[in-house]
Amino acid sequence: MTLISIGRLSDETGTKIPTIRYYESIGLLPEPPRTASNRRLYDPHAVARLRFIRHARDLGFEIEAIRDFLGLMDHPGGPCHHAHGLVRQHLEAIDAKIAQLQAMRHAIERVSPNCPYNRVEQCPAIEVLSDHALCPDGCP
Amino acid sequence: MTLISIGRLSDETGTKIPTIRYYESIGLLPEPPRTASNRRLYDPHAVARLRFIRHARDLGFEIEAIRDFLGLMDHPGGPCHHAHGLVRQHLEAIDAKIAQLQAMRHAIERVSPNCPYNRVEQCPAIEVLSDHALCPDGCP
DNA sequence: GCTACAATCTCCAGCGACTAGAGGATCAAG
DNA sequence: CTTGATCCTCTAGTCGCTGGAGATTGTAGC
Ligand SMILES: [Zn+2]
Ligand SMILES: [Zn+2]
Ligand SMILES: [Zn+2]
Ligand SMILES: [Zn+2]
Repeated sequence: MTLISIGRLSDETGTKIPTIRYYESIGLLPEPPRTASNRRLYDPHAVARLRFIRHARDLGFEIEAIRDFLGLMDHPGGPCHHAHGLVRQHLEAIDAKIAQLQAMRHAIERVSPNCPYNRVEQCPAIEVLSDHALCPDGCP
Repeated sequence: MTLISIGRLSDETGTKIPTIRYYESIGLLPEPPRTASNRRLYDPHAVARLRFIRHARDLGFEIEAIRDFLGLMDHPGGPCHHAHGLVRQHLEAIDAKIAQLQAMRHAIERVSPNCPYNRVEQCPAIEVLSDHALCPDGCP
């Protein structure tokens, strides 16, 4: 029964106020009741929902995936294999991104750290950026 | 002396035409000369410049960093330590991102792959997203 | 020359996921 | 009663493109 203001919700979940209103505008958070003077009032259920959203976002899930999760959670008795699918998909996306970053790392690392010229002309750091042929295998 | 059209430039660099015009609009590519009927004409210098931009973007450099690189390259006789600084900075950013993704990976991996309930209620995949306390150390 | 059709032009709008600001109303404390 | 914090709505900006509308121009076949 303890209803809180948007500022309080912001503090409790570490979510900026405009972001909360944004989530409401895209339908991730339901429109909350208002005071007589039109201010939003949130109940503990909304707090939990927003905490879920923020944590999933922090873990890199996209809004649409979160929308799916929330849809599932609205039917607690239903099956959960779709949730597992979403998680697995996301893990695969993360792995792909890590692999790509590591390939980029290797390509850039190739930039000779000891540059013998100290001039833009012939600087290996710039050359390796200019010429894809100098890149190692994994370069995107 | 071989001047090419924007479509040709697009093909040779693997850059979409709107992207080329976009780069021009933000000043990454200079305004090229035009035909009598107002079509852009590019020389080999522009091709090289665009190739550089694309490769650096593929390696994850931001537009502003690329703008810096290009500024340096316009003075080939100048010193290059700023270029090395940009590269080092970018490497550090990549490392940070990799570390964060791996932390996320671990947090999500914690999601028990064998779910004994098969119902949204009590599904560990959803629980671990709901409750940050279930996360391992590195979770963002 | 005429007719297709491809390529190009400019301008504008949209993506994802917020973030920031203007300008106004309302609340709580002194 | 006044001050300052909080809230409201609405609009526009971020980044790096991407796509479309509608107009014009270039090219090829007949
Ligand atoms: Zn150097
Ligand atoms: Zn490369
Ligand atoms: Zn499950
Ligand atoms: Zn966590």
